[in-house]
Amino acid sequence: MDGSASSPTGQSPWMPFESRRRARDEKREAVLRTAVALFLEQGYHGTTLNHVAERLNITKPALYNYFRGKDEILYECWAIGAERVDESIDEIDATGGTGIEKLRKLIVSYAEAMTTDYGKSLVRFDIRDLTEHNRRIVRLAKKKIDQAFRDYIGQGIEDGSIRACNVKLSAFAIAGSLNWIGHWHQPNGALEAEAIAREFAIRLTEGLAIPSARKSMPKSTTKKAGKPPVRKRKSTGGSR
Amino acid sequence: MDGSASSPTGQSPWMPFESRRRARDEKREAVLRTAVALFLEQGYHGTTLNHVAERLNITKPALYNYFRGKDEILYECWAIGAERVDESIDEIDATGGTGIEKLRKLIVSYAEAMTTDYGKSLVRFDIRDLTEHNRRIVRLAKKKIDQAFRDYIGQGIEDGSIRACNVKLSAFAIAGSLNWIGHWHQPNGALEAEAIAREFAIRLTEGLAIPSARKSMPKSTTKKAGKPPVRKRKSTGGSR
DNA sequence: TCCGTATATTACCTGCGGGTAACAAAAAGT
DNA sequence: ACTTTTTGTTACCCGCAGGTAATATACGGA
Repeated sequence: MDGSASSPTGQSPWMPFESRRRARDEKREAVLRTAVALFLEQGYHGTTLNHVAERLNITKPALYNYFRGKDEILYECWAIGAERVDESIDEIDATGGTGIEKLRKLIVSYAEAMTTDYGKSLVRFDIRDLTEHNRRIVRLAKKKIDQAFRDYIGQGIEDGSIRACNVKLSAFAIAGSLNWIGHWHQPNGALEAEAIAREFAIRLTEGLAIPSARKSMPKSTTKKAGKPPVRKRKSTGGSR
Repeated sequence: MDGSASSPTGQSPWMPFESRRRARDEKREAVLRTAVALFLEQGYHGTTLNHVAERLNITKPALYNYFRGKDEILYECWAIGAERVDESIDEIDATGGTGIEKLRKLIVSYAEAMTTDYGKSLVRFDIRDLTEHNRRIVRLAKKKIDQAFRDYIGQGIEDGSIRACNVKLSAFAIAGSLNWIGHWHQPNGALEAEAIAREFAIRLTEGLAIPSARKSMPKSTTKKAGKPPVRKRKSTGGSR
């Protein structure tokens, strides 16, 4: 319990009472980082804006310089997570490969996302706390992700890398396992993010895969997803 | 949109303004049924006690004849769901069978539970909305369920019905798929509860099972879980 | 040095919703 | 029929948290 003590509170760009000059975007992001962490810790409704502000060494009304309201903060947290997954999907779509290869790549990406704060917000936040407008965006994005799972499975069935199955239910089963990670994973836990992702990519597909008669599984599937130049987020498009 | 109309509002024992005489327990249950439905529809924080009362043709303070507060209602909803799963586990433990057989039974029971309102409350309600005391109970019960999954998998590995694997992660993967049902399932959807359960029992274990060399899968696994005499709930043990 | 803009602060408003007090009307007992 | 208990109702309280208004301070440029 410090509050007014001089401890450098983690990653806040607001130094207790002095040099404040950092760029606006950095502060925005700092707010989101703090907010998402608190929302996950204490729940959206258990977190007050005062609480968020306090952790940043500022006061509540200051937050309104960067966001229009609490629900917008929630939405933006969610959007960051969604965008990352979206990028993964785009990458996978861009590169070729059989259905099951793509599926495995998506599983790895998604699992890793679920071990990050923003990723967790995808599955732990309640869509009903958003504006109707943002709610629609969220639903759309979720549908797209779900569709990716189904597409890859369907494609795998066509190209012979996945055996016939109920595509919809299989997608649900896989997505469910992955989403659940966002509920049980804790940063300091025994399981490393990458290890989880690797294990799940195997476990969740071993029932679906058709042994390719040649080699059991291409090792290249697990290759580190080389991040491209860290594309900038498109500035708050349609939030409210 | 009716409010004062004469439509028999679902299952409320309180007729709009007349004959009220039913037994106390029935009313308690009616409150819980309504509450759990509303909590799932609109979220716990999006549901007010007035809203609950309104659906039952009564007023808010009347609810306090049956419950000490909103969080107790939440807890009791949760408890009903938990108790059902608990009973399933006890039944499975009582009957014999190999590890994988038990695991499949648990998957079927749990999946079916996830298609009911009370079952959904197990995974859709936020534990942080409870009293510290009830929170402890919930955590304990969840641990027991998780342990059942792990036990059956471990047992299966020992008796040779399941191949070696990471028990903890496998249990998480399976539980995750099942829990997810509680998020996407809707009563009027295309998927029938039993069909979902059957499909998941196969899909989630086909990667783990060791083909028994003889027959691919015992058909008896899917047998209808004959419900015993509908045991009475032990009256509100330690709620607050 | 002075002004304008950005960004923070203090003080306040307000509505919502959980919870309670006081009272009324049935049910049940005798 | 009278009283007691149970189970409703109406009317109210009040605390919290989101949001706003008015104001002060820092910064950047002429």
